[in-house]
Amino acid sequence: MASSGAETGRIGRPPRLSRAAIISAAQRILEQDGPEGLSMRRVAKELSSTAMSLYHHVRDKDELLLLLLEEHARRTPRPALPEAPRERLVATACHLHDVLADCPWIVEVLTSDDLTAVSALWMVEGILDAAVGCGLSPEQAVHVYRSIWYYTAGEILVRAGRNRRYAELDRPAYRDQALAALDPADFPRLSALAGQWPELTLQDTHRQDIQAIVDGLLQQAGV
Amino acid sequence: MASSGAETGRIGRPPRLSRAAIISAAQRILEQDGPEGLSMRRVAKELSSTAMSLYHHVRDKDELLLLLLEEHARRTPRPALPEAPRERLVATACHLHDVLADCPWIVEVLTSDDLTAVSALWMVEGILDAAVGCGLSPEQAVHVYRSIWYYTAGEILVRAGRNRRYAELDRPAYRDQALAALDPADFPRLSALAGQWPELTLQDTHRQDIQAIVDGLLQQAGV
DNA sequence: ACCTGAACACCGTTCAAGT
DNA sequence: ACCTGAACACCGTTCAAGT
Repeated sequence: MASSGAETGRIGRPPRLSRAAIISAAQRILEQDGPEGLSMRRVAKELSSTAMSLYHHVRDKDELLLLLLEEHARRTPRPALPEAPRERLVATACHLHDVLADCPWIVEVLTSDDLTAVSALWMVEGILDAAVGCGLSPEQAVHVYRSIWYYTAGEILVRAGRNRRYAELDRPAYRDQALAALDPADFPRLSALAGQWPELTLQDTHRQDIQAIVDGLLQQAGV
Repeated sequence: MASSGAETGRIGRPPRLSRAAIISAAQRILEQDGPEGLSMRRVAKELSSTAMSLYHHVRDKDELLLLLLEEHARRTPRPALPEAPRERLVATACHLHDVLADCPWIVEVLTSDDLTAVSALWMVEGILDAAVGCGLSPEQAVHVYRSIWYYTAGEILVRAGRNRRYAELDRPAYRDQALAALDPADFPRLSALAGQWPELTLQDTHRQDIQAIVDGLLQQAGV
């Protein structure tokens, strides 16, 4: 047969770039330089191309980030989940957390739309279904999902911010200054904890927290 | 007496800019153009000055944002709080949420450090104290505070993102496309809810959610 | 001490032109 | 159809020079 362009029935110059190539270039950059390093210009350079050529394959940077999340979710294996709806609800929510916590670059996408990536939607479906399985109405189930989502997004975003800050060693932390200057008479609890604060805030309690949210909301709903 | 420069015992050119002037210029910009409009260059222009002159009064943009939060928290009146520790815990956490929700520009600060602004720390102290009043150890109290903080930060950040997105009317929402294309056989819950999704996610349930977190965590702690 | 202009090292995106 | 260079309209921040 003829060239690949003819095969697909298209005319004109055959593409040198592709969505797949762009995504894997972006992944390479994320691995090497982290999320701060990811720019359209940088991706183009990685492909020995120009920033503008990318716009023929992705609508904008947001779409590129969404595609990256899509890939990440697709690659992450689905865990075995418990049968009982209440345990399944918590387990799915924890898995959702873990999938996202695994890629700190996701931070920018988290607040844009609530988890649009199609390959991640089975988790949303799973949480809703388990919540209904617990005896909630569909509307109540959405409420539970949304609360879990807010907590999860916050946990990951705040943690990522904390890590970014610790990475910049040169800048003296505002918080340490502020906590040290506090009058123990006005802030007895904070002052007593000042020393342990960093280690206490680094602890990962997301499983317990999600359990607490689920327990609390199910109790409110009276099921 | 002599000039204000001599009065303060300093020498050299008297300052034309000041922290206070910079802060109020920034507030004006936030009111008019929102958080996207706030840049060092824009603040300088508002003061008929150059971006660089600002750096004599604030260390960097982060410090400026912190000063803005400080001001906002100072201006917000402290509410009357219930005596009973459990109710006080929830009420203080809700107030914390409301203070921050009141200024969407805060978003950028939220993830940097956990609420360093001194004039906002009484809320952290209040939450810790109420948690201890419920019978928790100081360490457990920090856990409760941190969980509330994650939820609150997430709620505000995701909401702010949603509003930003709705403001850009021209861009077709990826989510609506994605939800519409779902196979109802694979995603029965999501498909059934697709139509109501926007209105359901706009509901504000933060009071119930915070109550649920508190209830759930206190129950876990066995108090 | 305080302010300035110019420069550095970036962004995402649009547009008209090339092949 | 696909890719390009140049340009637009921005960023935060540093640095050497001015008053």
